[in-house]
Amino acid sequence: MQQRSLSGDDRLPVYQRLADNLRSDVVEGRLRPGDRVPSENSLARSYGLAPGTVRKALDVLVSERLFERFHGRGTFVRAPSFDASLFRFFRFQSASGERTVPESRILRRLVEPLPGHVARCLSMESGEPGISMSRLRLYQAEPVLCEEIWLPLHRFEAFLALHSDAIGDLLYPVYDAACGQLVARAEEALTAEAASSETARLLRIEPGTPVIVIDRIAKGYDGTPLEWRRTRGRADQFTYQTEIC
Amino acid sequence: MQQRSLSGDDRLPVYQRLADNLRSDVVEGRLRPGDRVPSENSLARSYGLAPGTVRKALDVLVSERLFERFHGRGTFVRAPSFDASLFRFFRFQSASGERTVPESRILRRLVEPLPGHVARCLSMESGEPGISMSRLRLYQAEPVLCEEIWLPLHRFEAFLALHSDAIGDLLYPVYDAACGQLVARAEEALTAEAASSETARLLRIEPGTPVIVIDRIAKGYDGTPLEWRRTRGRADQFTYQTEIC
DNA sequence: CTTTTATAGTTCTATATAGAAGTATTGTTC
DNA sequence: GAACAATACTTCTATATAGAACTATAAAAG
Repeated sequence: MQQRSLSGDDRLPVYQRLADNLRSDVVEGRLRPGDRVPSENSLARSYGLAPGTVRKALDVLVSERLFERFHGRGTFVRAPSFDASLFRFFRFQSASGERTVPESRILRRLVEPLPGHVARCLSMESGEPGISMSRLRLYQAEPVLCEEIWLPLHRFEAFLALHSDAIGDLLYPVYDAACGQLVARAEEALTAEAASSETARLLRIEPGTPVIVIDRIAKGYDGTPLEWRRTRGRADQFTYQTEIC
Repeated sequence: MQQRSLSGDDRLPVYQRLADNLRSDVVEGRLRPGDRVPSENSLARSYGLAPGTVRKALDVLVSERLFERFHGRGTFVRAPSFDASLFRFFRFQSASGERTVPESRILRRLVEPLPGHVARCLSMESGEPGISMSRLRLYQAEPVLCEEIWLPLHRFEAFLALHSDAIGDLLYPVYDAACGQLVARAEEALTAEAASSETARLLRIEPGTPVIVIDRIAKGYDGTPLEWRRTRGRADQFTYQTEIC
């Protein structure tokens, strides 16, 4: 067990500096989702700190939802899991009521210059090359969501080469496996609009019907924007629930 | 300083039981929003506990957003403040850009039997008497939101007697002052629909235009549903932003 | 009266220690 | 091999203590 020292501004509290150190272990890939974090006692020994101080640092990271603790088992880097989150808010009630796995179908995948509003969200310049995709998501063979997706080409070249069959219903695991791009969190903005003729055709509804529009920017652990995505679905099947106080 | 003992299931950890005790102090009105909570040291003395244990109990309540701590000043019962929350999500950009206080105008206030779907949300029976209100919210003299509001009559009789001038732009402070009803938190459900002719007239938009619909059930500290509210606003001025991970 | 200083209160940080409670593995017994 | 027991590890709870950092009030100085 090697003696380690804390980096960072030494005017900050020790537990904060330790939390920062462990956070950068994740950001810089020394700790990956699913990995086990060294135990509280071993961290205390290797940094020369009291166990209570180490525990407080872990408290910070647990409350950030970066780590996850299990009594008696250990502390682990949490794997973010929000790809299915949309389906929590759109209720696709089947007649029988059983739940089936939502299917994804990529309609289009090609290289195009990034439009201005997408480029801005991805911290890139308008016109730089990007991967443009259209995707349809189906629930029990019914189209329920349609998506436009943009990726920065320079990070996702390997994604272009993939055969369609190699791309499953969830994209983020593919981003990781094929391109080494880990999505850590995302910012979403929700609004509604009248369905365009294009959207109406895809979702099989009347043009002008209200649709929910969700813009998402997915980011890596270091905050780099990785993917821009716009999802549209029928408003009459959507409710977003939240508690405020 | 009197010696107090913890109530509740003694198989639970001490800090949890203390947190439960303090929480019921709020629920049962012995501590009100804005009140100062006894200091950590005095709680430790009066319950005969170690300071660290007391602090851990307060940590629980702070993370529940029930308490608020201020370094050097004390710990206080947090006053929930979500009445202005809607205006964070609807952007009413003025030409000049300055912010003015949104105005409220009550169009209608009378006693009516509760409709079924409202009664269910208020834990009451369909047909029981309620106070029904229509309210219009204006931003710089422009109508931007329209609301239907239902209150259980038996809790809000004093509200009926109020003169219109005595009701300000925010309702919850009035509920507290006139009826002794404290709103602690609320559940909201968001969706979108096409504007009805009635809604269109109030918001001065075309019928069929997408509008955002937000249903809110406001609850007291003990969980009793106090108010049902449905708010509608133009979808093209609405964005709800959130971070997921 | 205004400014400065002291003081007493508050939360916050950090240490040290001990044992309870839960989990997984290893060894033992049948 | 299957069931049980011992073990070594993990997080979790609780205590005790000391001082830092911050805030508000009271006292003193100008």
